[in-house]
Formats: sequence, C-alpha cells, structure tokens
Amino acid sequence: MILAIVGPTGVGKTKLSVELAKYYNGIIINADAVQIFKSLDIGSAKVREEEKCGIPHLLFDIKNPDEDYTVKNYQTDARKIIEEYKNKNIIFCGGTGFYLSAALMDYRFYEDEDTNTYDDLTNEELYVLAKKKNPDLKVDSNNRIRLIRALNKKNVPVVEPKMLYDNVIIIGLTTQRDRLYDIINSRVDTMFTKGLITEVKALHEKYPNSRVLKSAIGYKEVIDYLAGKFTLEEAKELIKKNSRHYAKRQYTWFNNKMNVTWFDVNYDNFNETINNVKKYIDLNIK
RNA sequence: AGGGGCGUGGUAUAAUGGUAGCAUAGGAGUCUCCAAAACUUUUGAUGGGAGUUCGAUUCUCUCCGCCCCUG
Repeated sequence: MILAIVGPTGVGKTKLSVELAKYYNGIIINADAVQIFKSLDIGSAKVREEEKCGIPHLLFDIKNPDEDYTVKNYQTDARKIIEEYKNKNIIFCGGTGFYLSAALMDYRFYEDEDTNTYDDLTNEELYVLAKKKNPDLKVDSNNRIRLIRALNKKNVPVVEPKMLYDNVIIIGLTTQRDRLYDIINSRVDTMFTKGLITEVKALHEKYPNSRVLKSAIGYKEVIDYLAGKFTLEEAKELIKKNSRHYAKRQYTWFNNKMNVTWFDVNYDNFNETINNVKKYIDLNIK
C-alpha cells in the first residue's frame, strides 16, 4: 500500500509517519520540498536521526543547498522508489502538496521549448504574449513567474490528474486553526533556541547563491536579519507570519487537490490519534 | 474626589456635519518542473444612550471605560 501523511506545517506528521512505519513495517519517503536538501535541518524541522527509530527514510538530504531540484525531479525520484519498493508499505510524509500530486497523480511535465527570461518585457506585455500563445491560459497578469513559464513551455493541453496507483490512502492531520498557530509560533521560538541562526549563517557563507536558502521560510528571513535588514525580533515575527500563511495555503491544496481523510490531532494523547489512523487504514486497506 | 485628555475593524491609525480611508492580522482561492515559491480575492469599525440637525462618527449633554495631573 501507499500511504501519504499530509497536513499543515507543525501538526505532527513526522511523529505519526514513524509510528505507522513501525506498525506496518514500512519505509518513509520525504514529501517536503526543503527537507530534500542536506544541512537544512533546524529550520525545516527535519526528522532527527534518533527519531527515525531505524526506519528507512528516503529522499531526505539528497541534494546540496546549492543544487537545483524541481517537481519533475521529485516525480521521477518518487516514482522510481515506488517501483523499487512495490512489495513494501510506502509512507509519504510531508507538506508539499504539489510534489505529492505530481508523484502520485497523472501530472505531466514536458521538455521546455525555450529558456527566455524576458527581462526587458513588462508584466502586461508578457500577459499579451502568453495569451496570444495560449488563449485559454488562466494565469493572472501580475504573476510574472508563471507568465514566463507559459511562454517557455510547450503548449500542450493539461490532462486530468487521475490517481496512478492502487491502494493509496491519504491521511491528513489537522487541528483547530488557533491551536495550530500557537504551535507554529512556539516552534519558531524553539528553532532559534536550537541554533537556527548558527545553521543559517554557516550555510549562507558556504552557499551564498543557494536558491532554497533564499526562498525557504526560516532561512530567507534570518539571512536578511544577518544582513541587517531588520532586528532579531522582526525576523522571528516574520518567520511566524510566513509559516502561518504557508499553513493556510497547504490546507487549500490538500482540501481542493487531493482526496484527504482528515484526523483531528489529540495533543494530550497522541496515541489515540495514532490508533484512530491505524483503525481507519486497517478498514480501508486492500 | 477634583481637573484635564482620549474612546474608529482583532491590533495600529486617517478623515469628515453628507459613500468612514490605509496598514496589518484573520478568512477564501489559483496552481502540470523555482511550490516553504509566485499570484488572486475577501469579511470586519466610529463605546452605550439622549439631544440639535433634512442628515451626527464629527457638535451638545449624559453614562461607561481608559490615560495623565493634583490630593
């Protein structure tokens, strides 16, 4: 079977994934766009070695911070693993909905036609061009990144994102929004206590042009803090805010793009949550 | 207790005798290779009551609340 543990940042996916892997004798595959990278540990709340309980963890730490990695890479890597371990129980765990959808469903990525960056064109001009190329395009005229993408890629119709594998169960962990935000806020404080600044500083010195470091929550803000753009307190607040916004977007994806069965987490008795999930899986497994 | 000041969305603020503006937080959404990215969209306020007025959030009175000074 293929299991996917999804949910917003901070709910407790990691812990559940390990418990389920123990119970079903499974392996865990990372489904988080940042945890793909080596050394981004504290800020991405990556599983620590002692938390893994001997369970194989795949697609963690497979790239250096200065390397590029895309959904297409993830799709390839994840599908290879699914093929390779088809006799095992596979447990995806992570909050990057796009990666999961691309791996498990019929998402198709083609070779690009072009690599133009269109630096000299305004958003409006790009929009006109993109619309000319594909009148059905539904990208907002302010969304420069996607307009450029639309102009560079092959103009092929989008296929229905059907599920490609049998026996897939998608488990979502959730909790009250207020509570989640409390958890997120205090987790950010903990990251700083654990040495986030040291981690980011070392990485940024070693990989000054890293793309992840410049876009991952908890890293980009600390880099700006180190550059003197704002105070430590401001950096913390910004990380908290960005994490909350991110969590909200994650819900949007999981609610609207994936067929998720949600479970409310009982933080006073996490075993109860685990048991509820197991019960559900045992009933629905084929 | 006396004197003074102030009450505008959750928070911080602007303005006006005639549509109450902005920011931020919050909500919803888009997504087919940068996705922890990029982008779209939206709820919500003049402390309560009375008076003047065609019309009060604005002026007057009163109550309530908060702040400052004096005792």
